[in-house]
Amino acid sequence: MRPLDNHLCFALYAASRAMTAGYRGPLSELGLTYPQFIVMVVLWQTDGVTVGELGKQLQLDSGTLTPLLKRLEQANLVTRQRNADDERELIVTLTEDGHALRHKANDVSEQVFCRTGLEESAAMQLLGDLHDLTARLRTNNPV
Amino acid sequence: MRPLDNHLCFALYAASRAMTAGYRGPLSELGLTYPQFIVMVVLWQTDGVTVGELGKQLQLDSGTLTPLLKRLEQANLVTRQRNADDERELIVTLTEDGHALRHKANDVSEQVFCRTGLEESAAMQLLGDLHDLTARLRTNNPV
DNA sequence: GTCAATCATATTGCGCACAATTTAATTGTG
DNA sequence: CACAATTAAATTGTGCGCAATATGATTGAC
Repeated sequence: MRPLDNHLCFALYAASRAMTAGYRGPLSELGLTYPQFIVMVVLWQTDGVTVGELGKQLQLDSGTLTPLLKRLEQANLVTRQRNADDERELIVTLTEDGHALRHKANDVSEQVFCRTGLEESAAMQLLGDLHDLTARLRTNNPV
Repeated sequence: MRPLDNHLCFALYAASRAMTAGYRGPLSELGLTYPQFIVMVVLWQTDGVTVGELGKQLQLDSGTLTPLLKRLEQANLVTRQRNADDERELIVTLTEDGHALRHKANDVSEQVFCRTGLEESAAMQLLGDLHDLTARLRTNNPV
């Protein structure tokens, strides 16, 4: 058995948590958790999406998203309404407050990115490697 | 605001969850969750450590470790006993069953690594990059 | 030696993740 | 139209992560 430091899984797990921890302080000033933040990122990119579409992009299921979205609704950042054409679907839409948070959140992203000390090119390389890895793990993992 | 795909934080978050998902099936046959597995990796490496030492290596606090270790104890994989020289400390020690699990777990690691489709050299490169990133995030994150 | 400060772990509470199940709406087939 | 199959979200239950606090043991200053 390899030592802990040689486990790629742990390197990912540790890096992901360290990154989330980096976002925690700045995001708390916006009243957001990290998972709430990435939901907002999707909405800033494509407003008015269904829970299913959010889940597809974030790889999160309704068990995670439903309560999270209810909290965003409570915070008056999104509205949740059924699609009139298909009452099974729930459409999530940004409120005015939700839109307004975009610029502050962008500052947070830049701020945390600076803390990584990465060059833009190194970050892009790492980003690509991680996307490839994620894709391969998903295809090769029997569900 | 960058799209979701340009966020390094999300690439890490997605990759880490995909990796954990890759371990889920094989580990469930050993009766372990992923966090329980990494605790066991530390113990296979250094048996008889305190909760504090585990927490230092894994960057997890007692709020996470205490219940997790109680479950490992329930599963008869570890014992938990106070240090007689300092009753504040709790020493976690592998049981016979805990030791015995090591080989099966090693197979799981190899199996999941194969699914990444990575060359050994590429994996080492990525491992190093992730360690660096984690270190930088930790130093630059005011706690 | 006493007692305040420190330290290690445990507890509590909240918000994810995810599996499994449920509920309700829609679709497809006869 | 009827109704079984499918689909989208919601619900339930378990196990993390982590902040905040509590408990109990040890240390240090006097």
